[in-house]
Amino acid sequence: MIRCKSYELGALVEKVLREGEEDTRQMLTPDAIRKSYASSASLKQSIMLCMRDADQTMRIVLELNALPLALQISQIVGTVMSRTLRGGRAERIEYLLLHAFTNQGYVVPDKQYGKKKIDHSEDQDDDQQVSSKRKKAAYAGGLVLDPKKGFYDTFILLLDFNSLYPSIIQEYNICFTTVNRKFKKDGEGDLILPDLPESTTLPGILPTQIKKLVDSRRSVKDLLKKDSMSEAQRQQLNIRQLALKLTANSMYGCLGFSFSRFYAKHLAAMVTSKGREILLQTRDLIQKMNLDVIYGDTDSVMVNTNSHDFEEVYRLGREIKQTVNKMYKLLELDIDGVFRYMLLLKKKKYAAVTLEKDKEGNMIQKTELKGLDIVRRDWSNFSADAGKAIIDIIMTDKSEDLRLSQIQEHLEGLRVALLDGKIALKELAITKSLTKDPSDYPDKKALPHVQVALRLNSSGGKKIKAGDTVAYVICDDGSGLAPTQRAYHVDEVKESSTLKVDTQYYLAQQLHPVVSRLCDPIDGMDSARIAACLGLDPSQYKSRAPVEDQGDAEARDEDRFLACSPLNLQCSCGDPVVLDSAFKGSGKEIGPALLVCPRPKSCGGYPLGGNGKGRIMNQITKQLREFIKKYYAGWLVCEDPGCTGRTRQLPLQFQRAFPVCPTCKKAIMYSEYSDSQLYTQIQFVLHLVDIRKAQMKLGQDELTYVRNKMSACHNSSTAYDELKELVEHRFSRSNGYATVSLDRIFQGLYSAGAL
DNA sequence: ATGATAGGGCTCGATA
DNA sequence: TATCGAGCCCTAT
Repeated sequence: MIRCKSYELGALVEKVLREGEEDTRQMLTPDAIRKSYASSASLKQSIMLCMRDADQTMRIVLELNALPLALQISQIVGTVMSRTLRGGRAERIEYLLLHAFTNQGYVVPDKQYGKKKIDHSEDQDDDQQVSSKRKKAAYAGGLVLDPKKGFYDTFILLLDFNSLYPSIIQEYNICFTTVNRKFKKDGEGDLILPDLPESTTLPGILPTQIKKLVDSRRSVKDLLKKDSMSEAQRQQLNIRQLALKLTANSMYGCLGFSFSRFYAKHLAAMVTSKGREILLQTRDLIQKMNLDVIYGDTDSVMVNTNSHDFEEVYRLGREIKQTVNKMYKLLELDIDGVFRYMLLLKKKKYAAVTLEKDKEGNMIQKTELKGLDIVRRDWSNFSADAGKAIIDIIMTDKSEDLRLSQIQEHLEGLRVALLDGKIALKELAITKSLTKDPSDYPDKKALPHVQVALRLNSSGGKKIKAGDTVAYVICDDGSGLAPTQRAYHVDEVKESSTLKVDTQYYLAQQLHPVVSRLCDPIDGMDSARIAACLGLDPSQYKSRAPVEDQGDAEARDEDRFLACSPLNLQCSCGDPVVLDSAFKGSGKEIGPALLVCPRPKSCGGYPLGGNGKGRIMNQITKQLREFIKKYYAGWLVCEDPGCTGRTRQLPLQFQRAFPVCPTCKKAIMYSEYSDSQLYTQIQFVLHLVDIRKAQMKLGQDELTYVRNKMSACHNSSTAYDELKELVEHRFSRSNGYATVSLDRIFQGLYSAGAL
């Protein structure tokens, strides 16, 4: 119901009831209770504390409206309130579906009790890993577009789909009753999704239930718009509308939940796959309007409008909205906001200043922070506040120089404050939660929060367990150990006279990385300069992290791919096509190779023409498999060109890490088709189909011709994107396998003395 | 016990 | 000594 740094009662009281306790909350520890029996005064004190806790607990529950919400949810899904409060979300959806299916006369799946692993022979799940590590994802989820990183001071438009996943389930009628449950894997073990139901199929149970929830919510919201209502009624309805939304939104998650009674991986995978498709399609549509999509995550896109006119930006937004929404019956893209400034750092990491008009027409600015270190509780408040201040300096129209000097000044100020001991201990605390009981961690030594928890459990009265949070400070304890070995609980530091805050750590490990990530796109504020402001040795930070220098990578492509094989494809007329570059033709005739007829005398078609997408995908898949197969055939050839030695049997004689040729018995042998050859080959194929990347190397005129060709061919950019996705997917696999190359095996055997 | 996956960033130890 | 993967935590959607 709420998000907190810590869920101890004291923290909740502060956060929910807003009753500050000047951070000296008296705690009722087991130890204290025992001792308090010594006198009536202290016993009374314990009783008062106990009553205080009970009272606060109840007031928090009241303040959060937890009970009315649980009541509404129970009514909606048809279960009892005690279960709603106690059980998880999966159980609520389970009851909703049980009611829906039995009403229609269906037989529902049996409930599985106990944790006994049921035999999944017919369910094609991979083995549920017993090991403690986090489960690997069972199917692909939402798509995150590559961000165009940087600082933007032009208006950015944020659009997103209203409750995407529930809408997809309705739009495509995805249900247990409408989609074939049998699904296969291809040769590589990837899921092949079953087909979508025909458009004539009657709506299934799942879409119908979601529609009911969405419709009820709409009518509740309509009711809320009317004025004739008491505050109490209004609140009641608001809670009901929230419960309806929560229920609709959690249906997708329960489809993918492996212990759910209604587990349906194929449906969950289908929903996310449609989601990815929709996001790509939306991006393409907007790009075709000649607009710049700078980022997008799962159900949203951000567009750089290059404008400073609020009304114009909204007009543009409505235009985009209209264009996109034409594509769907139900799905709805909406304007979610306008950014005045934006600092886009990474996927899921950005800061923005939003611009909004209030009822009186005044512009209101708000800062929004997503994913940055600043919003995470595993960074100290000290670094978070520093980061916030830096963002406030960056996100303005100040001149570059002013920005730089203000940042510098601020950092120097922080450094002085820290060294002078002006920063409160609380500000330096790093908070982490325990996912296991502290003693259950395999390598406790490496994890500071675990060490602190263990020490407190063994000495102090506390019993820290799984789910609890630990706040610690890195101290200088004179031990000279690694910083992770010098973590102490805030209370330990307070009581000790020898423990001192490790200011170097806070400068170098807490301030520097946070600030330098934020300043990355700002010219003139590099890592070394920030280090200098903080009094650290700038030379340590000189070399910036290997920046992906696109220019360089592109320039090398040509030579790199010299030895690669082209792809053999078929045109829509059936003629063979040799694909060896991303574009065909020159000047006015230039176009994406798959959109141009290869023959001097045009056959009138082109490779991706007609239903070419499927054919091309198959052909590419087939050839990629050939390359991979060639690699795994594992032929060894003799290094000496004069010798005919060629074998698949690993010779037993070695010279250093290489086998000696059994034919000439002199030269060594190497792989006929090495892992790096395979790697380059697949990169080449990727290069052929990654039309967006290829376009970046074109001149302005050529780019225009290519763009025209693409928009003339229906759906061609989507087709290209799918091809790219296909190859990338294959790429990541073969790359993973190739990690264990034959050469490495030789070397391993050799160094183990086996040869 | 029991909503999902995607992604960044830190630490440590194994490996080249 | 640099690089990579595993484990951990927390966040975005």
